[in-house]
Amino acid sequence: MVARAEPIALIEAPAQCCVPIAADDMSPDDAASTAALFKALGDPHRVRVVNLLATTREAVCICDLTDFLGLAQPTVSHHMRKLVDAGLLAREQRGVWAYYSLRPDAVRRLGEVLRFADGPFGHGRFEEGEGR
Amino acid sequence: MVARAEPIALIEAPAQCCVPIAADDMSPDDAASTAALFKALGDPHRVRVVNLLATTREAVCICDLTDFLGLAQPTVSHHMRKLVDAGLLAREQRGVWAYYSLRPDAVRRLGEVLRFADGPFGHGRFEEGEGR
DNA sequence: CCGAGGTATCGACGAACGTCGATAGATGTG
DNA sequence: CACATCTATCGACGTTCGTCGATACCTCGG
Repeated sequence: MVARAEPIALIEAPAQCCVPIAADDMSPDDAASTAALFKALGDPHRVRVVNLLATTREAVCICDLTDFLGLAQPTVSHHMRKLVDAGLLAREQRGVWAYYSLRPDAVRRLGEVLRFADGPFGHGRFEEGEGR
Repeated sequence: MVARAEPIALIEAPAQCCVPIAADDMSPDDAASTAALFKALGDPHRVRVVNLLATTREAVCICDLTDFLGLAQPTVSHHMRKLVDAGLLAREQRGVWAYYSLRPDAVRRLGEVLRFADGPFGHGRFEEGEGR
């Protein structure tokens, strides 16, 4: 029996992501982990799942998601893993069923990454005068 | 000659994106356009560019970005187009040079997509509640 | 302890993506 | 005008991604 991928039970949520997009000391690694989070939300089906969990505000059985998304069961499992790996969802086993729920703080934190201080930015047009 | 891709000058920023992640009436199309925005930020190099523009708060010449990113010139051009197509960046031609700048409102709006009302989220099972 | 049913992983496939060299288009200069 | 330079597009390549059928894993009920 060949070695398989890590069992999903061992998957841990990543550290408190992320550095603000306007941070003046963002490292390439910071950018990579930030991009990884956004990539998790870069699929329409995964956005729909997050939306469902955000409105439901309850854990949802993955067995209901195949109909909701109109995808095959392995595909749904694949998407859920992406979201759990990103730390945006939590997984809970209830008997035979797997329930997924949103991690509101993780979602909020990711949103705050895009919030930067107001400043000489809102002028709407390009600044004038720098040549070179 | 053969029909080429649309000239970049005609690219227009998309409509006011997007529906909040907690919207109870999010359509699959809404999810698709939201996912497209996040996908634009799903690449480390593009995150670095947005970070640079957010800290610089000025338009930046694409000629400086090849060194900044360590990528070939066509690759940089490719990434910038993705960001402009997503509506996150603006492009301005200054003589021979192409300057790109951030669209702060677009970035902020995307961040607000992930902001949903506080509520009975942290109660019960799953950790990380902190509902507040 | 065995069978039934829900779920994750495997393996494969086509599509999309990131990358670059070559090249075409655009703009300023002699 | 001819030329040099900057940038976008083209075409190609290898990698990653989304998808699904088959299958292994896991939990429960008999």
